[in-house]
Amino acid sequence: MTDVRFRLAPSPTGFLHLGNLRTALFGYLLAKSMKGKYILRIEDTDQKREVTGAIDSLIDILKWVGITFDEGPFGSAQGRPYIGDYGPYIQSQRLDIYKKYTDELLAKGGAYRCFCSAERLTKMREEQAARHKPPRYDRTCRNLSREEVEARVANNESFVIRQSLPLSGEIKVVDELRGEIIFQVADLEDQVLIKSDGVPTYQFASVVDDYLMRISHVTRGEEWLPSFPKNILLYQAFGWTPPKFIHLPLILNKGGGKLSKRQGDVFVEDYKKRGYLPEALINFCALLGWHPKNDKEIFSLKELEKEFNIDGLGASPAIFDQDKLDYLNGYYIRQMTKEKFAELAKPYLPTGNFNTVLVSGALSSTQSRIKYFSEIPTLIKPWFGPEDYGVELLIWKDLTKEQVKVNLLELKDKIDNLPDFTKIETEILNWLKKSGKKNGDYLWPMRVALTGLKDSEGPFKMALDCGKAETLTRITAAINKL
RNA sequence: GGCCCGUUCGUCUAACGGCUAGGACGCCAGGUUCUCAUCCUGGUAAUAGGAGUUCGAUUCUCCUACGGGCUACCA
Repeated sequence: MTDVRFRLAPSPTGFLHLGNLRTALFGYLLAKSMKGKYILRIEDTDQKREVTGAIDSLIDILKWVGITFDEGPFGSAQGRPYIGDYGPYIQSQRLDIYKKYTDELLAKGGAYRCFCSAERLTKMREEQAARHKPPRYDRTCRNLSREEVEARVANNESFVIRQSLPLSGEIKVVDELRGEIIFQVADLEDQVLIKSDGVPTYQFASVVDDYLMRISHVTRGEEWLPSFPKNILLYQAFGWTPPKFIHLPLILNKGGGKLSKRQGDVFVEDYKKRGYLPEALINFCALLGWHPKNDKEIFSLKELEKEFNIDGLGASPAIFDQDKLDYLNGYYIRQMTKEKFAELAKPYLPTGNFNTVLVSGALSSTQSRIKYFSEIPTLIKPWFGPEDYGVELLIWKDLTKEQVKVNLLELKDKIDNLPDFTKIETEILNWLKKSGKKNGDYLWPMRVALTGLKDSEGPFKMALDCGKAETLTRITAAINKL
């Protein structure tokens, strides 16, 4: 029985994308639910696209959402320390390892040196396209004699190393979600394994590393399905048993098509900044392509670790639904304790010395109204003073201006003479009831006077938060408008 | 163009070949001391099309359509 080992292999080309988060999460959950290990490996074989600081931000954001690794690099110290027996876990630190396996393949005849220039290749592809042929390397260098190869290497000619694929036949591969898929080998290209600068391509490095790191299950995005047969052929060339492959369906934009920056926020960092909770992000991603045995929809990471299973995975792509994410985030916000909410809301509060009663009053009211934290600043504004409003807003249904004025004057007098201001709600309600007045005739103008808004928190809560003096001030201001 | 994958309410999805096709988000309506939000109740809405296999197809097979991915010395 081989050990269960999953891996996440991101390339440090920027922030973590929502799609990558989903891939990261599924690998993690599958590993946990199968009591296996989860390994982080950084695939930085494309130095041109590498973004400085990306490794750090990747590690940080993964930690923030709660995804942890049993092996892999950690921290941001010089040289990148790591945990695990199969390191280093950063591919740029494994170049000598790849060299060894390239030599082995070359010796076995599973690969060959290709001296074709970039110019020749583009020209070749243009011609193929013009003749409506699929663009494919024409294998010019595949049959070079050993003498010629040696001479050109000795002559310092630049070359890449390509995989020698069989020329015909079919290759059957098995994806755990889709079953057997058959490809014609003739449709495949002798892909580049080692670039001219000696750095391996993803296709080579990931196969070698998955083998060396004893990965038992590869989870990756569906966009890798076309190169799947080439990967298997590489395993075969080395004589290695391939791991199981699980190609996760893609996450699509609203309009369909791969999730992209142009359509709005796609990075986990963006959502973090806007005040989304890791719990909500995790719960949301888990439901994108996975379904539990029952109809439960709210899951914590811990619960997912237990209940996640490969049987619940689907193979069809999912469109990213902002509404559902918002719902989930709002749900988690409402579930949390007042204390936790206040703590998390801090960064969104105005700085300076504010009346703490006012602030906590404002917060207690926003908790049931926001979907994400960055909504807080605009929502709490009424507590610090009513919004500018037109007189018409004070008028409830078919009351006249004069009636509203009279009502507010009565209300003001009543509030001013309240024996106990903290009992304002029951006192006013009783008074309205006893004197046969309609609630709306008084409460609507009162609330508008306090908030300046059409839609807002109720009048009594506002009055209590503001205090007696401020309440009377705001009502007086409203009366003066009428 | 070629190759590959996919297709159940608008969206995420459920349904060992057998039920009025279920749940959630959204939307709509009603209720909860004025509005909004929360909360509760109810409603709306789907098997892409066509053949075939079968007593019976959402489910299996084929074709078509549509959607998506890949087609680099990028991952």
